[in-house]
Amino acid sequence: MIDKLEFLLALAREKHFGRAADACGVTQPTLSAGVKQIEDTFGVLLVNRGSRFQGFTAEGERVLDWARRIVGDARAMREEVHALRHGLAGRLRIAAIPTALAMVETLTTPYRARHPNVQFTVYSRTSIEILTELENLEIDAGLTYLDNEPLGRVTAVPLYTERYRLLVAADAPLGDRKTVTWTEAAQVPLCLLTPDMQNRRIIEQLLRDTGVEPNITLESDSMVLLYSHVRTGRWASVMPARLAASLGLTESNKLRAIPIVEPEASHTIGLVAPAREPMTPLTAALVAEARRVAPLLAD
Amino acid sequence: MIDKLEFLLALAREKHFGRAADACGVTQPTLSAGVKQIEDTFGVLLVNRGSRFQGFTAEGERVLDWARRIVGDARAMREEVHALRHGLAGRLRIAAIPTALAMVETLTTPYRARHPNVQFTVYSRTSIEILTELENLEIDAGLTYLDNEPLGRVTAVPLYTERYRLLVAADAPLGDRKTVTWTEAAQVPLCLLTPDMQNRRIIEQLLRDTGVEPNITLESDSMVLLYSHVRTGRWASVMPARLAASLGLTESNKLRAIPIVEPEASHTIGLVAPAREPMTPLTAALVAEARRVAPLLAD
DNA sequence: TCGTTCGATAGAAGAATTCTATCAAGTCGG
DNA sequence: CCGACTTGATAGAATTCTTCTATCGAACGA
Repeated sequence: MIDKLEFLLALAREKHFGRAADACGVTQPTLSAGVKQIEDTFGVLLVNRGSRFQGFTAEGERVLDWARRIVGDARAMREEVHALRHGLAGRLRIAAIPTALAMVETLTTPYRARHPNVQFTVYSRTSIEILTELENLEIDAGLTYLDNEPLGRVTAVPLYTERYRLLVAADAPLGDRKTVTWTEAAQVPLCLLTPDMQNRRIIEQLLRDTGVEPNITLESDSMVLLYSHVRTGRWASVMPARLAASLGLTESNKLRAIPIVEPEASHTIGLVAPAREPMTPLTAALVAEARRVAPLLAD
Repeated sequence: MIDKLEFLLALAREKHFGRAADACGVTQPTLSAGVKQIEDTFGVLLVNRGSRFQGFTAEGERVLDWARRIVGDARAMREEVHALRHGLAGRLRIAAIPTALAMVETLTTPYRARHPNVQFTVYSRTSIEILTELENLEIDAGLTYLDNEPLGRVTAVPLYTERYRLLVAADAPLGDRKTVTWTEAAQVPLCLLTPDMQNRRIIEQLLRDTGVEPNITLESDSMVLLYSHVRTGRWASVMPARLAASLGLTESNKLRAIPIVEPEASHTIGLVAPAREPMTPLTAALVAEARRVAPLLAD
């Protein structure tokens, strides 16, 4: 029964019978039969089909909700029993928004010191993807904004405050300043993340609030690409203070990270995990680690 | 998988492989194999056996906890999908302490008016049994004391306050009084519930607090037996005011229900349901009904 | 209209579950 | 200490479920 519910979850994720079957490691007829069997036992159609997948029925959405819960609990049960025997072990799947990727280390390093048998998979994701993948049990926890856009049903642990810096070459315009205003920043050609990222939406809003149309010359969903441009000293960017610091971008003295004021905007970044209680032991340990680390990151 | 977890729950309930198998509608070897299979997939022994059932291991207790949750959710899922198609239907299993049995009607009558396809099974149980059976998914809700002994993880809806009356023949000693004290009540021969009932423990404590050794001449776990004795007019009892009223015990003028004072003790009775969120639709509707009815019962 | 994609269906092979029958160990009364 | 009884494990056969491969038919697009 539980494996059939996993079929449903895969189908919701992939929106395609064939791919969902692949994801579950079975053939397409097997997955079709599994879904059909759930429908038969409930006596209700769960999936709208018309020669192709057309979404779930109202009943299907409800079943999906329960399926997420039940499958999640079943996994948590396995994990907990395993932990009782062999200590914490397994793989923790974490997703972080690009600007928080460099901060994942502050959690994983002490976690691994405490639980050496745990392995990590870290994904770079938008804040919206983090929330849906959390819902769909595709990740165990996320690092994202806590205070900007609505979160939904999650456990949140605030970790640190994101403040913004203009990253610019020392010999470029504005490069010699102690602080710059958002109005000034809006007039420099910038390279930023793409608009599907919340960080971009936040920064763009702050720039627009000045009344000046910002000049966003280059955008990318990859931090590495932005770094490589900024490091040439010929591009400017806006990025969180902590990120610039933890990547050592300003150590060469070629680049400067100048506080942007008027207003001195800030947003809270934190760990999010499913609101389900109890959590899986691996996730619970990560939340505990976050609570432990948070005071050390406060400014 | 889920049906195997049901085997575990049955085993926890029956503490006997054969009886558990019966309860699940399978043969004993099938149940044994099912339990063994869970143990194999987890690689852990869950049940201590030595030619007979000897309880669960530590890991077994944890699995049991998850199993209750998962099986409960699976049932709730079925119920909810069914309700979406055919409206609320099914059987609601309610347990009540004996002194609250007569009040069950205040919930079931309006419930049935709203949802005519729901059927009821009502059990008479001690408050402790109510809590464990709630845990084990053997009942959906209970009516019991909320404020006397600890409850555990449940949703509680206060319904009414239980106050105590001396039920006595009008021409017997004390029969002509407006009120009596607990000290006086302790000196009359009483028939009460057996000591495994919380009501008995409450009343006995109140009687003992007077310093006089109470005279409990007859005890039974059956309210009907107590009624039949009290109705002869030759036995006295202590019972909740509301119970005496709703059974019409004093309508014949032969019996009187005299408030017992010094102190004027009271305890809260309410509906308890599993704390799980979301609840099954049938249970959720009962809780809603309780919240609706509670103000009408307040005094 | 033709090729492609998508999901359903048929039928066979394989795996699992469940049953009956029996066994071995422990328990209890005499 | 013996024999009957209880309890749970085991063996083996029958059955049911599951999963696979192969194929079909409908819808869609060029």
